[in-house]
Amino acid sequence: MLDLTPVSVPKAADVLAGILREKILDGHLQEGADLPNERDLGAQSGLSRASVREALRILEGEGLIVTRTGRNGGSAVLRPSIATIERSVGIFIRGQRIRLEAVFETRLAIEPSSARFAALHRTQADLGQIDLCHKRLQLASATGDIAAYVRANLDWHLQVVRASQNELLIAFMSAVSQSVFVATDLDGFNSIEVRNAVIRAHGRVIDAIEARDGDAAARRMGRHVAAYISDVQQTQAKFHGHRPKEQ
Amino acid sequence: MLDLTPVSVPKAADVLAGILREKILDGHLQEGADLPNERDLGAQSGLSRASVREALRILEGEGLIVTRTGRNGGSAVLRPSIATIERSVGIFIRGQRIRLEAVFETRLAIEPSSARFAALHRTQADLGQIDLCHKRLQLASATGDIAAYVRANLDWHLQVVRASQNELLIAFMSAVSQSVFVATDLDGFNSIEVRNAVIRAHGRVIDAIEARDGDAAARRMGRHVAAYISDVQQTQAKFHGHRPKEQ
DNA sequence: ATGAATTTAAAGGTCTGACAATATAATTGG
DNA sequence: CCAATTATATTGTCAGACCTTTAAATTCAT
Repeated sequence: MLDLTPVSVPKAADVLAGILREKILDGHLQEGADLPNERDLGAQSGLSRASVREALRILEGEGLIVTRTGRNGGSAVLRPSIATIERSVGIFIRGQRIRLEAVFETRLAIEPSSARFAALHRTQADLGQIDLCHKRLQLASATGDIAAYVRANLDWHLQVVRASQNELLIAFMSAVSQSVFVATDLDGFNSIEVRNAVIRAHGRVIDAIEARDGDAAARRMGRHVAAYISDVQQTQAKFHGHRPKEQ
Repeated sequence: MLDLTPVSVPKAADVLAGILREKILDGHLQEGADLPNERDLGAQSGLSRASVREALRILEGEGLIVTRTGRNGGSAVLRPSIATIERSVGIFIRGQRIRLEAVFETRLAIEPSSARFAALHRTQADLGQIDLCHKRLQLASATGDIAAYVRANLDWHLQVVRASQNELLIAFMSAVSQSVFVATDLDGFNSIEVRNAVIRAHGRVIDAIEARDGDAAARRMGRHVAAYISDVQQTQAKFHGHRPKEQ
């Protein structure tokens, strides 16, 4: 008896995609490098153009290549970007019906730490960007432009995480932000009192980041996000009856 | 003058994939539901089988369907799983050459908060699972089976996050763990002293989670992860000279 | 010469039709 | 009734053709 385990028969496109993926991730193919055209890839790999195209489509989905049409078109190597993570996390959140509360809890995990690292690692330019968002927020609040206010608010939080210089935290925060954006444009929320409180809290966080005081930045950001979440949930409860836990 | 912006010409497969994706994410297609076979999809959409297949391949890459061959084969709807996030995050980390330090910082953000939520939301079964990993860790440490020890260590951390009941935190932690696993099987690290300290720290976190003491759980997990990171970096410095910041 | 219009060519995008491989369902035979 | 066999539904793969898009090469008027 040979005692074989079931042999899996990978598809041609998967195999080719795997080979190319490794070449890209190992650095054998630099960013911007052009892959051979589809017909040549087929000839080199011994596969049909259809299979080659499937392989390229897989890599495109993984954010590892871009494909342009036309003369001098073809596929070029790309550095996988945050957008890939945003997409998969977005699909995960929608598909699994992740509770809004879980998203908030995740922000509560990410943002205070990010504020700490921002305080420790920030550059002067980061500080400028954060301040820019802060000023946009103040202006939008003063003029009562709620859409711009929500946008500026989100941008400020993202900018703080960017200042942490941690690409993974930035990616996670970006991915999570997409989902939060929709949920926080509630009527009744974002009253003038809430807006002023938010602006004051942001100011305190900015001070700590500027002073490179990591502990204070984390503490203040933690309080701010927690307060924000409890505000959102209270507003939701008011509008939807007593279901602060449901999405 | 018409003042047109450049019109984008989406590809047939992208359009079809988008339509099907929305049907799935909106819940019009329940999990497990079978899609029509490729020829029927082609007939219904007016596209060729090649284009239909590209669309299906896109959805498969997004973890939204599985496709099986053979009679009664075809594509069935799938709930997007953590695996999709793990893959995209893994590609991001490798492709962007994310510093190991950034990965550690991310754990430092996620794990204390997760321990807090674990303390607040854990079930009895969660506690049992965590304890199981703890016992595996002790056994592996006692017998000196470093590979099993590293595995049990990772599982313990994952299990704590699972007890938080927060699917997003679980997904992020799983994704990050994959990358950490490789890095922590260093020679010289995981000495008997380090192992005993780890076990003691885990015990203290378990006590806090069992007592539903969120603050203590977060604080102790934070200290543990920070100590762990500094240990890894010291070991790395010893082996690679003074480059505690490089991957 | 030079700059705009035109032509050409190179690449991906799409379609058609066929056949191979595979896994299940249906049939048959003991 | 169960096991072996056969049939069939479905995806996997291929080959070749044609369409579309884009940029390079050419032409032509100034």
